[in-house]
Amino acid sequence: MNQDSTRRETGAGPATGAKGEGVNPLRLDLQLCFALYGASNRVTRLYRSLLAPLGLTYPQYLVMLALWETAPRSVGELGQALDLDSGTLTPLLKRLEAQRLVDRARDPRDERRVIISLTLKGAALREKAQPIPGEVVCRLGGDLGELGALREALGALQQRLDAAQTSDKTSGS
Amino acid sequence: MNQDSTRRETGAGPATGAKGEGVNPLRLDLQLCFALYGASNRVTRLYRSLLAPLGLTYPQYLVMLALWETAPRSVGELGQALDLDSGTLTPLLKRLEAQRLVDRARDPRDERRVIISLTLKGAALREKAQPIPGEVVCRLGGDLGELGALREALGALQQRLDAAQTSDKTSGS
DNA sequence: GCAAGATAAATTGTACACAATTTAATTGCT
DNA sequence: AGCAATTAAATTGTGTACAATTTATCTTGC
Repeated sequence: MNQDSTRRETGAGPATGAKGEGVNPLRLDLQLCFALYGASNRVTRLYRSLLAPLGLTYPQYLVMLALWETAPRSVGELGQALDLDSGTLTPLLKRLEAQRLVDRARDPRDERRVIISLTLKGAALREKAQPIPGEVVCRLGGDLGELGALREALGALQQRLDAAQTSDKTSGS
Repeated sequence: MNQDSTRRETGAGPATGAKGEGVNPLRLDLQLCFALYGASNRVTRLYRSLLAPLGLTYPQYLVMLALWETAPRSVGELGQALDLDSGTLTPLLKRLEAQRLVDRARDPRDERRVIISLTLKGAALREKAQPIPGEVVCRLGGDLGELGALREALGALQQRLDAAQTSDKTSGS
């Protein structure tokens, strides 16, 4: 009857099998990084509908948040704040400029640098963005303490991820 | 001397200012979702160097992990397992096929479906991937309990994100 | 049996991410 | 001053993500 025995449980026998509950680091990691990946994709998806009325994507919204806190800023400073490089930021900022939300101009003191500043329209958009964070927290539900704890844990993890990355480059064979 | 007073603290005064510690949901959310975004990007970056010897990207590695657990599977089943749609999976799977790690074939029972199966090479790659999760956990350091708790919290958050998303579509004005 | 609707992938178009390279400007060093 | 090394953005090329549409197949109601 089970003609569909073609579908194999491809190995993983000893790892998955008999009460592999305990603490199997191999599977644990998979799940942590995968959970991170999935949660991040979901966040982007959730914001998509909230940000559509503002004409922003989630990364664009993050850039605007950074600028609403401090502007003007150079591309490099923005990149440091958001952990993104110029390859990501340059085209993103050009799209914000095309929407007349920001201005891009060479720093007269150092022509290598490009200074990003808010236009009046960009500064004004802040009002329309105001209700969004509350809306997200509301939709997520749950108590704030839990969300705060999660944020803390993620911050600690980020530091470890950064360390893991640099030790990689430093100790080149 | 401070001629650079051009740089404004763009509003946010009361929010950022005097011991805004308490519990300001607006800023909290920003930081949680942003932390998620940053952590996910960092994970992808960390895996990049680890996976380069295998010729895989992180999403490709996730697909292979799913297949190493259960194969063959349809594109739709993979999408459900990884929370990705055919627009993302189809080109990714074609690249894996080009590397001769998987085979793609129409399901003879239902010609709409495409069945992804592992080639011998694809199944064999599992051995080379074996040490990777341990390496990641090792580099992250910290105790396993902490990482496990974080994974748990992320799982709960994902459910809330899914709920927030569906309630969005359901209750269209 | 067959047309209408439902499903599964593929395709199209837009927007990230990021490594690697290129271009332009500044710093250091002599 | 003059030139090598450094730095800041931009560019190039690859690979996701995902909404919206299209194509092909399947399922139903009649």
